[in-house]
Amino acid sequence: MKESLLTERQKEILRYRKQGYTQQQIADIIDTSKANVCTIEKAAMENIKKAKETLEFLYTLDATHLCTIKAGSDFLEAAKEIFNEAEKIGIKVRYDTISLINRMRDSNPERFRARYIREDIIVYINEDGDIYFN
Amino acid sequence: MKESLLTERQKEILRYRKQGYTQQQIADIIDTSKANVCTIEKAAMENIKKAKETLEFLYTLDATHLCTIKAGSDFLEAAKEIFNEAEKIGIKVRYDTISLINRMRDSNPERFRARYIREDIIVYINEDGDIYFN
DNA sequence: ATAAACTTAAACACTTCTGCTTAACCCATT
DNA sequence: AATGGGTTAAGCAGAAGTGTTTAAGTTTAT
Repeated sequence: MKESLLTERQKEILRYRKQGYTQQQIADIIDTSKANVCTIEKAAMENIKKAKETLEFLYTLDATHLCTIKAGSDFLEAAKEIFNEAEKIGIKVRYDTISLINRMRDSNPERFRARYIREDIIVYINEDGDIYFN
Repeated sequence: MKESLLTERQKEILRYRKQGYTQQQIADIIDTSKANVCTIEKAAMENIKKAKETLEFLYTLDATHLCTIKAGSDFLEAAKEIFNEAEKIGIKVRYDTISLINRMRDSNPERFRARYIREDIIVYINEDGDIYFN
């Protein structure tokens, strides 16, 4: 059993990239094609995404569904809704409006367009008032 | 490409477990053997561990090696060493002694025995003074 | 418009993971 | 000593991931 999702090859390439090498330069160093470097880098990033989503799932295991933000809402509305729903079930949200919106955006930047939400977002809350998005 | 490391089967079992069911009860519900439930649960936990280690690697990509804590040290010594080494390279550690020790223990509980460290721990620091362990 | 950097797709051999069964085992409680 | 909860190991078929190549396609900057 490997200890990380990333293979040695993938880590190697991420390290070189971090150092600023281009895919072509890396291809020369490790003696393969740049297409291959690209593929491996892409696989690495997919693995990183998977890892994040796996841990997200763990959070939602602890948490309960709070509400679902409908596509098309703007995020101030969304934040308001979250605070309301949390109040209904008697839990105090651990974030102020600004941090909440930041967390929302960080959790899945592609789902935002300016201040609008493009896809439904499922919102979870745990006993401590931590909020998670899916 | 799956979006999470965990399969549906694995998530299903983690959910039931969270609700307090025994492996036997789950086996009955999903119509399989308890040995199988055990195996799947174990696989799920290994996947979660992998996910954590994958993200740990990302942190260490940003960070530089600070020092290695030798097996056998106690953790007050370890904390002192970390502060010293960080000072040498002119970075202020973002944690006080207590939080640092907590983070150290949380990062890999099996490596601790009372206040002693059982295996070498590689310590990384980034520009912001965040500390990571391996 | 040219070149450099990067992405994509199809195909391939190989390796690893997944869920499952069976059968045995450990460790508390009773 | 029996019961209930949990773990382990070997083995298997099917699914999914890995690194490669080749060849064609974008993007981006000069």
